Order: sequence, then structure tokens, then C-alpha cells
Amino acid sequence: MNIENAKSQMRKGMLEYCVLLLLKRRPSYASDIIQQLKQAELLVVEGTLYPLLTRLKNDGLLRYEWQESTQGPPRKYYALSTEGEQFLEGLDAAWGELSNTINYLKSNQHLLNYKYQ
Amino acid sequence: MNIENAKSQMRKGMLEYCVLLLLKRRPSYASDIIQQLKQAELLVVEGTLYPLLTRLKNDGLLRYEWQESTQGPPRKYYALSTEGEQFLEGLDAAWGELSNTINYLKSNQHLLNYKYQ
DNA sequence: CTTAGTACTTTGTATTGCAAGGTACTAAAG
DNA sequence: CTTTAGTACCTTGCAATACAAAGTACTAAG
Repeated sequence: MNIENAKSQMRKGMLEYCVLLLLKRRPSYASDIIQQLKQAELLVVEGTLYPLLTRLKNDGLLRYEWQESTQGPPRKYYALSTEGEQFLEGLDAAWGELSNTINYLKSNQHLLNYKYQ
Repeated sequence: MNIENAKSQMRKGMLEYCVLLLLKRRPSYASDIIQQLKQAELLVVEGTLYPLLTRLKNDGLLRYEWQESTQGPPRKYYALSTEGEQFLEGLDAAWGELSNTINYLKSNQHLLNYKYQ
């Protein structure tokens, strides 16, 4: 058990959220998404992202269209569906709650009413 | 796919962190930890927590001691080891980074340098 | 001695992140 | 024409782990 492993664990639940956040800004293809996440210091590899995108598409949260590239094979540009936008709003709320909860746990406030034994 | 499922995914990577945060405040036994997490609106069930505690103990981050209870069977009080305290500091840093990253992604700031196509 | 309450533990399943390997298209070099 | 390099998409096998459900065990009350 090391910190890297723990960081990886933390990222796990957030990946889906982060990908949807990125796609809200602009349609992107997989390799592009990986670059964007790397810039944001959220390392993700292909073997993680492709199945995730497929899952989100199958759930109706994403749609995609093929686009020619000037250099290389065509790209699959993913974008949020209407349902995906609504889902993202739900995730925004969930993130807010989780963030509050952890900051609360960090803040010691819950100790004010605490009597030992 | 629904929001509850997604929330659950988000919680996953944070559970370890939250449990360590709680145990930093005071030694607790499993059922007590579940109650505290429930108060913080982070639902966790026995089948999740017990293996987690065992894992953290095997990794040397926690230690425990049995204590008699006035009502019912004895309780296994877990507390942070020295190594666990250091590990928690690492998780604090990781949480800060992740939190920053997501707020960054939410903030649209990464669009300022963006040119489409 | 049975029932209720509390607490710890294990088993089986499903999800999913990731490493590694594979397929396919384009363009440039030999 | 064939080979090589670059880009992009996809799949397979493994390991980690959250969770539901069932099991064990102790105490106290009826």
C-alpha cells in the first residue's frame, strides 16, 4: 500500500465526472481527452478511458460522430447528450456534498459535541 | 445507471480516507464508525467496512485492542499507528490536489486558451 | 432456554481500473 | 510497392474492492 495506490483509488470515482466535465466544454475524442486529463494531472490510460466512454454512450449520456483527421485515422468525437447534461448536474450536486462531507470531517467540528466514554 | 450509483462510485475512493480521518480523532470500533459515517451522510455497510479495516491493519496503518462493553460482546477499537498518521498526511495532500483539479475543471478556466479546430 | 440486541466475520458477485497486446488508417521513406 | 512511424480505436485478462447476504458469538432480559 502506497500513496500512489491511494491516489488512484481516489481518482476512480471521479473519472466519470471529470470526463463529463471535459465533454461539456467541447466535443473531444479519446486521445484528446487523455491529453486534457494529463494536463489537469489526472492520469488516465487508454484501457481505462475507452471502456468508460463506451459505457457512458450505452447509458445514453454521450453520443459520438466520426470526423476525418488531417493526419491519421478518423476520430470519434464524443459529446454530452441532453440526458448526459442532466446527469452531470446530478454529479455536480454529488461532488458538492462529498466535498462538504470531507471538509467537515477534516475540520474537527464534529468533535465539539463529543464526550469520550 | 443512476445518480445513486454514481454517488456510490465517488464515495468508493474516499472511504479509506474518511475512515482514517475519523480514527485520527478518536479510536473507534466498526459499528461506531458506521454510525459516524452515517451522520456525515456517507453510507457504508458492514461488508464494506470490516474488510477495509482489516486491510488497513495488515498494511500497518491501524492497530486495535479489544475492550469490554457494558452491553454486548467486546469491541475491537481501532486507532491510527504512527505510520497511519503519516499516510493520512499523504492522503490529505492527495485530496487537496484532487479537489483543486476538479474545481479547475468546473471553473472553465482551461477554456481561456482554447481555440476550436 | 428462548429471544433480542450488539458486534465481528466471511462468502459470492459484479464492477471497473489498468497493463498489455491487437487492429487499422495515413503519410513518408526506401 | 513495401516498410516504417505516427495516430487512433478496441479488446482481453487480471486484480482490487464495494456490497448484499448469511453466519458466528457474546450479553441481557423475559
